[in-house]
Formats: sequence, C-alpha cells, structure tokens
Amino acid sequence: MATIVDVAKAAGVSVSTVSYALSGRRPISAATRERIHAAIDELGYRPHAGARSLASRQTRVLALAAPLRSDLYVPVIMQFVAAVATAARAHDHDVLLLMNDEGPAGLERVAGGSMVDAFVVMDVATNDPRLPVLRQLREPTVLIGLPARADGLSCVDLDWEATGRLAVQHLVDHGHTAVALVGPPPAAYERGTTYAHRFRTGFEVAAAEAGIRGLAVPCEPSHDGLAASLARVDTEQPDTTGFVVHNEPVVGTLLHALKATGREVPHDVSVVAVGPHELAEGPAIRLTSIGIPADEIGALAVEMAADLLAGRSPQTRLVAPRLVERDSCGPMRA
Amino acid sequence: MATIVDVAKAAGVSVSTVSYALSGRRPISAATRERIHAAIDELGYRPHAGARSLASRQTRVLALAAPLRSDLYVPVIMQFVAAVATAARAHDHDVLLLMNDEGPAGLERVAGGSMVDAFVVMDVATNDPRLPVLRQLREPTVLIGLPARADGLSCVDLDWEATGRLAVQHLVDHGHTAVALVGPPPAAYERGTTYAHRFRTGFEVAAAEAGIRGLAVPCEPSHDGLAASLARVDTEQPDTTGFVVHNEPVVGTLLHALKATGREVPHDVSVVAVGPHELAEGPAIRLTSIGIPADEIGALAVEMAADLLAGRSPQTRLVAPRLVERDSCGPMRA
DNA sequence: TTGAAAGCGGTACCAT
DNA sequence: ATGGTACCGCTTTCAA
Repeated sequence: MATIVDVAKAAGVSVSTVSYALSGRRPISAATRERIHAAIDELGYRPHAGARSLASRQTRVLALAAPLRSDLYVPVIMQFVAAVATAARAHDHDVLLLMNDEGPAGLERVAGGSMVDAFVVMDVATNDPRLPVLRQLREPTVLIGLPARADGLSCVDLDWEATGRLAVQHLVDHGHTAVALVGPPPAAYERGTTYAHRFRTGFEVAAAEAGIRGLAVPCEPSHDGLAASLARVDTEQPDTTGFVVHNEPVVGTLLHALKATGREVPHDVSVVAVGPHELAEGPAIRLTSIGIPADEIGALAVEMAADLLAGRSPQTRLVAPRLVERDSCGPMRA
Repeated sequence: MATIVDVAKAAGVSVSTVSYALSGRRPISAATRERIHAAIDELGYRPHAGARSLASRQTRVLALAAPLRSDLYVPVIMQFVAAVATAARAHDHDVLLLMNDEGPAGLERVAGGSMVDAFVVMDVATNDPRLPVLRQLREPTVLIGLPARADGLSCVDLDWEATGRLAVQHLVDHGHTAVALVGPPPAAYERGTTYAHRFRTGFEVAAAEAGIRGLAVPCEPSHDGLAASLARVDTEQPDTTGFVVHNEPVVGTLLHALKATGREVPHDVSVVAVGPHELAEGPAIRLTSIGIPADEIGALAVEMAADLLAGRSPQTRLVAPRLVERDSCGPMRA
C-alpha cells in the first residue's frame, strides 16, 4: 500500500503539502496540486483510516444502532438503515452497524474505542436505558424517535400524533362516526416504543375532538391475531365503519377478513393504512395510506448528526405525515 | 480519554507490559496483571481503535456488503445481516455496513483505507463485477452466494439446487404428477442472481428425473403479478396440483387466489413454500415449507472469514435444505 | 506557497 | 517476567 510519503516523493513535495492538498486546509498552487493528484492516481493511494483518525481525532464513520430484532416491520427498518447509509455516504462517512441488542455496552465500547464520530440510534423507547449513556459520551447523538426527555440529544421522527389525528380526520371527513385502530402488538406498547403510544394518542384525541367513537385494539401480527382483534372490534363497537391499520403485516389479512365477513371496501367500510406505499399498492384494493417517510427521516438524522459535529446545538424535528388517497375510503354507508 | 500510558503509570509498569497484558502475547505475572486490570477499570481505559489498527495492521472490523434496496425479500436480507453482525461480535469484530449500490468502488475504498480485515458479500450475481475486484484485495472475502467461478474466494449458501429438488420430491412423494413453480420476478433471473437459477434448475431436473411435468413461471411480487403467473399456469398446465412458491411476498396472495378459484389446500392442490418459518406459520393454513437458514449461513460466513484471516484456504460450503411438513400438502386428488 | 518535525496511541522487537 | 523504544501513517503547528 502506498503511503503519503510515497505520494510526496513521487510528486516531489513534502508530506505536509500532500496532506494539505487533500484536506484543502491551506492553499496549494495549481501546479503542485496537479502533480500530487497525478501521483495519487498513479500509486492508487488511499489514506489509512486508522492513521488519519489517530492524528485528526475523527473517523468519518457514523455508528448506526438498529433494531435487527423482528417484532418490528422489517421493510421499514431496512428503509431507515438504507437511508442513513446512503446519506452518510453523501457526507463522506461510512456506517458502523450496531445491533440494539448490545444495548448501552455496545455504545460505550464503540465510543470508547474512538471508532465513530457520532451515533444515530433507532427504536428509542420512552425511557431508553441508552439515553443516559449517550448523554455522557463525547460523541454526539441523533435519535430516530422521541423519548420522554430528549435534552442534550437531537431527535427526528415522524409526527406520530399528527399521523393518528390525520387518519381519523380523513375518516371523519368521509362521515364515519365509529372508527377502530388496529394497532401494533401489545409488546410494542409495553416496550415503551414511543411511536405506538403517540399514534394511539393522536387517534384517540382526534376521535374525541371530532365527537365520534374511536376504539383502539392492539394486534398480534398473524392471521389469528388479526382475527382476535377484529372480533374485539366487532364485539365492543359493532357498528364500526372506519378502520385504521397501524400494523403492516396484517393489512392484507384484515382486508380478507373484512371481505369474508361480508364487508366490502370501500362500500361498507373504509380503511386507512399506515405504512410504506408498496403495502398500500400491493393488495387488490389500493389502500388510502399514510406513508412512513423513512428516507427523509434517515437523511435528516444524518444531516442533524453533521450539524452536531459542526458544533450546532441539539434539536428536535418532527416530520409531518402525508396521506395519499387511493381507493379504500368512501362515504359512510347510510 | 485515558491512554495506555496513563494505565501504565497507574499500574506502575511499562506500556509494553500493559499491551502484552491485554493481548496475552507474552506471559505476565498474576500480580502485575491484577494491577493493570485494576488501573484499566479505574480509568475506564479503551484502546484507541485507530492507533491499534495503525500499529497492528488489523482493525477487528468486518465489512458487510448488503443489498439494502432491491427486489429481494427484505426480512430474509435482514436476518442475514443480523446473523453476520451477531457472529462478528462473537468473534470480537464490528461490522461496517456497505450498500451494494456502491458496487466495486465501495469495496476498494474501504479496503484501500484499511478500514476492515475482511469482506462478507451478499447478493452475489453469477458474473458479479465485484468478484475481480475482491480477488485483488489484500483482505479476504466470503461470498454469501455461489457465482460462476469462485476461485480464490470462500462461498457459503443454501444448496438451492437441492432445495428445488427437495420441493419437487415432496410433491412427487404425495403422488403429484404436474407441478408448478411460482418463482422470483423476471428481474431476479435477469440480474443473474444465482439462487433463482439454481433453484429452478433443481426444480426442473427433479421433475424430469421423476418423470412428471414441471412448469416454472416467474412472478412479480404483487396481487396482479401473482394473478398473471397463476393464469399462465392454468393455461399452460391446467391440471397442476402441486405448487412450489419461491417468492415470499405472494405466498398469501397465492393461497387466496387458489381458494378464490375453487381449489382447496391441501385437498385439491398442495403447496410447498420456500422462505422463513414465520411466512409458513402466518397464513390460515400452515404451510409445508423449506426454510432459508439465514442465521446459520450468516454465522458460517463469519466463521469462514475468520478461517481465511487465520491463513486457511478458501472453501465453498453449501448448506443442505430442510423441509418442515405442515398442513399444505396432501395426496393428489383422484 | 511550502517544508520539517512533533505528536496521535498503540504494537512488537530488542534488551535485560 | 518486564522495560525501552522504534515504528505504523497521517495531521498540524511552527518556520521559512
């Protein structure tokens, strides 16, 4: 492997000049820069990342703590990961992948070893045990999610409460007066995953404000789970005509179950889905849906990490939900 | 941040002694080791990864090149990623995540910068443009997949051909004489993804050897795509009674479509699915399926990378498929 | 505009 | 069993 010394020799300059030519931190004459770049190309020179991080105290690597566990909807997780990785590359950073199951220890290990410049942390719980650790670290953090207390840390997420309200509002606009939320599994609520709670809160608040009935039931992501949840809705609020599904895996199942029980979408009942557009486009009936802007949020997270590295203060940004009308919502049947 | 010098001072020894106490590359008296570890704990010392990699020429980081956006079934990809990350940690390595869309350049960048010790590469195409690059690198590579020529590189994958044969054999055992493969989308075949071809080959060979009819049709992963593929089967081989689905997203759709056209599973037709067990357990009918042992393969990949780093020669390992009988296969109807 | 050289924090060789 | 120290390859101050 060619080193900076080799490049310097080949270009007939000092190593410092090569270094500066690369970093642009001091003016270099065009001619010199020319020769240096020629030498670099010829030798196939690449700076040694370790040496660089040792001398400069920055790694150009971002740690991404992701939940590779799969009680979450995997395609969306993956979209976040891809978005962060892509954005990181656009900022000339690489991504070190941390699995959430390593917990706080993993963060400390990576930070202590000076392996990364900053952290992006996904799947944040209301009182996440990683938060106190992250606050102590020398490296800045961006959370994807919104914990109870975010002081000192940047946060970015979909505005889940607004999302819940938006879903209800859409059904209200269509005249529905009894709506149900088929939500995430009980485990998601218990774990303190903030998005589950915030969405349900938005759902319930909007229903109350609109003066309609709203029933929220959690749902296990399986055929039987959906059947159980739907049965609950049919029992506790039998005249429900508007459904909000915040549980990707059961979307298809719900549609089949509704049809099987003689309810046509959108003639008899309306459905608003929350999830990626593919999910909404997949079924036979194209679903009116609210997307999860994972790409945008992931990119923002990296942007905000860059801001923190540039010395700016932590901030919280909530992305507004956007509803796409398709074919699954109609006026309430008389 | 405490450095090794601080630790040495605190323990009243030389830095080399601290270094050796940590690496275990030379004997240290129990008493000394004791004092050193006490000092380390007290100071919260962590070796600087960059300094270490500079001096030792190894990073304890593994690069994982993963397809983060594609027509592949995301949950399985994720399972591979999780398995590799977990196994890497078990080997005291971290994972640097590379997205396949960076292509060969990404590999060269990371290798050139001495950022990793080895590569694990997913989603390998028959004549993958990354292969020649990987062969040139100083760092060893393990491919998850099986390209046309694997010389110089280690490979690990499910034995897809055996998987295709196993699926057919199971249907043959139940007396079926006309079977159909609902396969991956055309794009997967065109991209030269090796598993798509190998599976179909196994399917076709086994059908031929058993003297039964076998029809393979690709399938777009959507409601309409499945409808089109099923229509093709119904036209070209109307008496088909055995289905093999090698296309996770349409499994549920296929089941509904069969029912909608009056075919009961397993009474009228049998179905063998290829994919994770959750997929097989999800639908109303529990599906007989052949799993994709992503955890095992991911762990093996890391194991094999460790082998290469230890100086052993590249090898190819194909994992045997395992079929789990559930409720979707019955004897052919008379 | 450019060069020389002192670190950065470890590892591992050479001594004792 | 332990210590001293020359690197590893780059960044950045200090000088010119």
